[in-house]
Amino acid sequence: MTRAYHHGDLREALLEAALLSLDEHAELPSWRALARACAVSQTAPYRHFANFDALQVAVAAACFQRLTVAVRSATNRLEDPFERLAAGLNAYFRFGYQHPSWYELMFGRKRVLLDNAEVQAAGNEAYGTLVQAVNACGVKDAAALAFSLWCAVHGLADIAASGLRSPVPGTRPQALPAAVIAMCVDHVRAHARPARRRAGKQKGA
Amino acid sequence: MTRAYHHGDLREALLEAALLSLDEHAELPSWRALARACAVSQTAPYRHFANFDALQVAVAAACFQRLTVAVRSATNRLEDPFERLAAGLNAYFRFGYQHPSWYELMFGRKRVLLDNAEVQAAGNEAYGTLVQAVNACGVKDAAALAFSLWCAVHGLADIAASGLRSPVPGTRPQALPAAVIAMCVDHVRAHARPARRRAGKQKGA
DNA sequence: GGTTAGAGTTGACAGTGTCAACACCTGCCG
DNA sequence: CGGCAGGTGTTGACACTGTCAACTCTAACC
Repeated sequence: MTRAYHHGDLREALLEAALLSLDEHAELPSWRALARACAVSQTAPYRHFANFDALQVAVAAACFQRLTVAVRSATNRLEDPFERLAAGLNAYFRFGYQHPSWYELMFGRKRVLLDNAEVQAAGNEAYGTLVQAVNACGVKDAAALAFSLWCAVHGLADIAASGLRSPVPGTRPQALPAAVIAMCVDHVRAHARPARRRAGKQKGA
Repeated sequence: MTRAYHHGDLREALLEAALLSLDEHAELPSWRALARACAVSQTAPYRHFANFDALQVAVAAACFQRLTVAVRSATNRLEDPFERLAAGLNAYFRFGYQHPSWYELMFGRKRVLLDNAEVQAAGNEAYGTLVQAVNACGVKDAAALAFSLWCAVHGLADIAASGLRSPVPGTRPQALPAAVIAMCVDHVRAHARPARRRAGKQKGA
């Protein structure tokens, strides 16, 4: 087996430790703290990542992949396209809500991440699931609609990641995500092609 | 006059330099670089801010105030509530688009900012302008609607702040913000009280 | 069994935020 | 006018960071 020499698999251990620390301490750990967590010396990580930015890139890409998985597994079993859409949006929101620090890393404005092809590819795949879901609802211009929906649900996830305290006293925070998702689905429904308005519900299989 | 002793007004100079550097270098400058930019020694800023976090708080609060001003001045002269709403949302989006680094600071997930009363107050005031605008449209539950709209326009601004490259080839990025804002206004229109559906347009003053 | 190259270590560098101790300068009180 | 007080800015130092060059070790291959 090609397991590494001293540590075992330092590269994977570093990624795992980074994701864990993001969840626990709400921050990307320092290069050295990460090494410490894996019980290696400060510069050992340089054998696996060119620099700190490269680690961030790998972590962000991993997060996008997990987001894609989360959305897909939430929509897998559903047949009605509008239900699928709602479930996907909800899964997206939950991802940001449950892993705020991951989400911040993914959508932060760091050049290193924005310009990186690997992160872009992983991000595009996640975005693709949304476009497909919208498209399945039988609308004219799925791309434009998908973007608007993305804005809404990204805003929701981002705000949720900051701690979903209701900005209006008296409103239960739990009700807010549902309202946003309802807005999204309504918007798509309003743009669904009249000819096959209820395409999904009648299910031709 | 109470102008400061050695520098003139170091506190204001530090804030100004921080805002400028955010726009120019897309990053909050380091504590020391900031001092250098104001031609004082590294620890001089400590006479005006308890620490680096305190500076961030002051900068973020200033940004929220500017956002409020931007939205208000965009809606000031308009009378139709739906037009006002659209104009306000557009101004909000433009703010994020034109000052991505400010926007990132304002809505980053730093505890220091989230927990700070001054920032919260400035943020609530900005949010208040949105709630008012929605309320003026004559809807039943303005608070819930405002939140949904906020999610959409915040997502739009946040995505725009990351550089508005259209995720779908062939779509001009310029068209996207308009689509999101249209979705928002449509949503409010759909929830306007039937009794006075066109309340704004008939203007009773 | 010796060579080689990958994996991990050590020590150092400039840079950071922060602190304690010090120097200065302005404005006030006698 | 002289001296004091305290707000303002400076110096030097601390631990910490990301990064690099030079080193050592160890596992695998001929």
